[in-house]
Amino acid sequence: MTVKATAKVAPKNERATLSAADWEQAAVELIAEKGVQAVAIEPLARRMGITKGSFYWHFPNRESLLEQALHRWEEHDARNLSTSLGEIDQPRDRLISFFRRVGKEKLTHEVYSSLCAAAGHPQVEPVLERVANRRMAHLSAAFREMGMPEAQANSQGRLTYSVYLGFLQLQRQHQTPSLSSEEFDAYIEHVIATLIPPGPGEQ
Amino acid sequence: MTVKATAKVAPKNERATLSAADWEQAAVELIAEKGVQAVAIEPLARRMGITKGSFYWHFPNRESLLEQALHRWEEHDARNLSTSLGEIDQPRDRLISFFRRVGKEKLTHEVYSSLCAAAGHPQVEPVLERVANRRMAHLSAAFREMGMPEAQANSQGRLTYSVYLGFLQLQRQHQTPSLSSEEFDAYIEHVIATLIPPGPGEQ
DNA sequence: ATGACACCATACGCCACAGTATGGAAAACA
DNA sequence: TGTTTTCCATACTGTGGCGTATGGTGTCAT
Repeated sequence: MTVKATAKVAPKNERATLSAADWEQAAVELIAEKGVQAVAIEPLARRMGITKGSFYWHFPNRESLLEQALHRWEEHDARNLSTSLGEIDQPRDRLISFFRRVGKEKLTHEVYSSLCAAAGHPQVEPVLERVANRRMAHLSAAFREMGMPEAQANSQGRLTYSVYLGFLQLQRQHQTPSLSSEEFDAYIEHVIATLIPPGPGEQ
Repeated sequence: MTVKATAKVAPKNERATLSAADWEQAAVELIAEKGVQAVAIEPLARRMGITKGSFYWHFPNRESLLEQALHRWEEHDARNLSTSLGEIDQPRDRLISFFRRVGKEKLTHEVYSSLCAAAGHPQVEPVLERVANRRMAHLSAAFREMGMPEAQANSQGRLTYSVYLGFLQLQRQHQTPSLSSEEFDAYIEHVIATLIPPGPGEQ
């Protein structure tokens, strides 16, 4: 979020010069806004008020920028999964929190949504595969902890994640009730009631 | 599927010359294979063993081709919804058939999947919106017919369609068990059991 | 101060595709 | 048979992005 200075000199916080990390960060933001295919050197440079002379000093080519940017985002996302959700003890609360968090953490979800739209891209695909597997495994584990047999928990994890993916898709099409409206909340409640087994204290 | 002759002369079935419909059909197939962004005049012409001189005789520009191709596909899809699914009387069978049909009708699903990946494209978006609304309404209606109150049926329709969308996404990422394997069937069964209320003759 | 190095601007060549202009061949028509 | 119409090939311009080459400017160490 904040500007990362070039390390060597006194970090004056007024970036005298750009670093590779700045390009990667800008690329991630552009992915969130306009998708992977919009990550082009010259437009990105214009957007940053600079020329591509800078870019080709930091990176050999466009492919390399994408690689770095995607790697950076994937790490951030993996950390998120462990910290935000890993700390919740009750598996049921963990599952509920999974859906409730869709509204929050805007940037990460927007990036992921853009990546989904770019499945098939050779650099994106492996990232997508790893991320989806991590998250599905996380969900399946929670269902197992709630007492489901393994095979069923796996199917349920896949099913639950599919609901999330479908939601992202509908969001890309602007066909989702506005986040933080009562209709949205009602839908979330419905999803939770349908997919997450009731806890001990409920009917 | 078959070649549509140019109408005026005797339809010799050996297309002496190409029609606009041929270009639209080729565009649809290219969308299914490589996505919307791959629909470029010159590559498409090369693929058809012809030059773009032909294209610009039938169409004013690329935008127009996309418009026609998408319109053609959307009509086909709307017809499909009425005929294939509309004829089934029991709403429960209709819902089950919805999922079972994912394996069949390859081309249509591949096209739709590609369109989903191109949400945000100005020409694709309205198509996507109409198609999703039609299909979700279809699902919601079936749930209502099964006795659900309206609000719940709507949420359930949206939820069910999200599962379908999520499945398409996972398929794009090659993360779905191979269609027509026993693992796939088990998953489908799980989805049906979770989302579709049991019929009269079941526990 | 002076050289070295980090960072960026500018200008260039290349390629792919959009769209235009124009001519040509073959079929349809008169 | 001659003419018109239909359909396509070829050649051209224009645009936008990739990658390179090279020169310039500031900031460090010595």
